[in-house]
Amino acid sequence: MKPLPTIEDVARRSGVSTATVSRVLNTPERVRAETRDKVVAAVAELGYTPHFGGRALASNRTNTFGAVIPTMENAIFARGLQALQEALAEAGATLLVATSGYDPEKEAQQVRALLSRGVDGLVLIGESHGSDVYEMLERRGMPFVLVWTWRPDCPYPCVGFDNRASARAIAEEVLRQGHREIAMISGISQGNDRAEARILGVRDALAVEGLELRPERLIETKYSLEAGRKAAQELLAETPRPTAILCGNDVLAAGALSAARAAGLSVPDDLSITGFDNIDLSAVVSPSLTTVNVPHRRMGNTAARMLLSAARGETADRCIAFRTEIVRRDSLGPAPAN
Amino acid sequence: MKPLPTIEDVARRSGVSTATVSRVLNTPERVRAETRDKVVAAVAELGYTPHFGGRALASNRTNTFGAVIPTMENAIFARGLQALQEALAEAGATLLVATSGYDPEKEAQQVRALLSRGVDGLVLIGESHGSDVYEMLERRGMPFVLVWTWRPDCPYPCVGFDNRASARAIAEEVLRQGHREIAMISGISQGNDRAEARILGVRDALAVEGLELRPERLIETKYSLEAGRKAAQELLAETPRPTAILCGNDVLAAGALSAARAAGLSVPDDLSITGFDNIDLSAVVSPSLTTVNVPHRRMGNTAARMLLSAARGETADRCIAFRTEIVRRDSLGPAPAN
DNA sequence: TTGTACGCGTTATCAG
DNA sequence: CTGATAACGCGTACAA
Repeated sequence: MKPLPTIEDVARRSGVSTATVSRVLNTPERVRAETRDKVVAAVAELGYTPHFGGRALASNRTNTFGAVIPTMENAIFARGLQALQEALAEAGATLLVATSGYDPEKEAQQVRALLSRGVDGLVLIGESHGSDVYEMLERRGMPFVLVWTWRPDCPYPCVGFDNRASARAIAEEVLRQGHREIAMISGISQGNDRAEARILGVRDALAVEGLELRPERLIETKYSLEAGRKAAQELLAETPRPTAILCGNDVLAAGALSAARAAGLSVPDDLSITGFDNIDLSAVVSPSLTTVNVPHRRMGNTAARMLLSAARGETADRCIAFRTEIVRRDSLGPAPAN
Repeated sequence: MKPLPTIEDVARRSGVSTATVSRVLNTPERVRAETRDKVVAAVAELGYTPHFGGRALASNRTNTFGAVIPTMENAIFARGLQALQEALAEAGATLLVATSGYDPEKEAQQVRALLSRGVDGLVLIGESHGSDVYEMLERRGMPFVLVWTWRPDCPYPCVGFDNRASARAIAEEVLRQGHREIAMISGISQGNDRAEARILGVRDALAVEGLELRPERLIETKYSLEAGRKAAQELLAETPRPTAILCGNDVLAAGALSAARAAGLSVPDDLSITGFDNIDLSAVVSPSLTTVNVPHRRMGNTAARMLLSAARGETADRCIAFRTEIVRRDSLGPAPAN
């Protein structure tokens, strides 16, 4: 394990002081061009890279941001995260991604880990987090932004969309098609405000028609294709059979689609299915999914901007809402005559 | 931005020296239980977390490992990465994930960034990396392991499977079904040894039958559903039309499936399609994909083990190959009688 | 078992 | 524009 070259090695080799090397690296404009060139050359020759720990210690900044997401195993957060990462990279910053597995305790642990790594700011998914998490963040004035969520009066900086209103919108669309026997497959709502809001949105829409989402018509399950398939299987076994299944996300909807196929039902003739999130998958399954498009990349970009400016000390604790829209494809049709 | 509590704060509050606090944190067994309790209490009360930079600086270890993957935007690496992360977490270590976007230059950059962060080891995908990357790693004796790849005589520690042999196996299966008009949709092989090996494997199988993969029958494209769809569309426009399309991964295959549907072709009656990787998606598209199962999670776990032991100084520079198997589902059928 | 004191690599302050 | 030098927070010989 050879020792890495240090700033001192560079200084020696270029015949200047370590202070000057540091300046060349951080504020090149404050160094005479001639000196700068010598240093740059030495850096290149030695393959020198500043030691991250040393830098963090001395400057108390890391130019690093953290994100804690529930899981990498489904594609839901991938696009937004990628955008976040790209936007940060463009500003020369790095993104550290950690996962919580939808477990609040593990999330707190990951937040703590990121803080001890000296991140300059944090992205969290959604609004429901342990009070210890909020406490940690506020106690030390750590910039953070909640993404994937937005609601009127959200007390924290957030960038997202109104999950409840969006779910309501797609439910209304389903009702407009004449469906009255409606079921829903949702993610586990406990500790997941997005899932919860989507359920509430569906209930809102049903209530207007004097309908309700009966307990046996609502299955909460983990977000996976297989779970979606199983849940739909259960729902389809009941009588009367639902004519439409609203899903809390596209992954669940794709699973439901496969259950419908297995049950010999035609979608959308016998059964309508809707998704949520508009991930790539939703366009390519058969039939293609009617779903809610959410602005993945814009959320990521905006979160990056907010974080960067907050880290610079510019206080811009705003909440930003993006609009969603319904993507009409083939999995939603009129309720069967019957 | 409140200052974080330091080890000194903890020491003061518990009436011991900083050295003792450090010992409580790192080698608790060397501290009297009574003293230990006082310190632990103080740590809890202050919400103290060791400063990462300081620790890295003093100990020259970070208990952190890095992985550079091409992209998070498709699900291919998600499962393996998750397993890697979990296995490392179990050992108290952290995983840093960076993406290269299939760009060698960006990859080198990310490796450099991870090194300067003081990672104790590195995971890279595949075998083809810039010589600068290998040089950096070897110059400083940094433990690393290549995953997702394996071949006889691989000169570096790796854990994966034989992409070429696996591709050959599924191609043989296709030939066994009587197909002779065979096309392939591959990822970009330039700088991607897995993609390249899979092409070679297919060629191997065809050669045995005296067939070859003609240039117009091989499309290399980026890994996305949309790209797969487009490529298949092109291939299907030619005459004679291929009766089987082998895809370099499941995402491409799912895209191809959707193109076939759009063209009014029945799979597998008119056209057979095969995938590679056996990601969740492959079981849920319609028809379900015949594909090659690769041991995502076992690769992740094993890579973690190798890295951890290498970081402990135990030199175990071995290559490990897992077996793959063909998953027979519905997208592959006999060649049409014609 | 515990405390003292030094060094890790970098940045920032202050002179020059 | 540049150089000395004092932090920064922690681990660890060494001494007690």
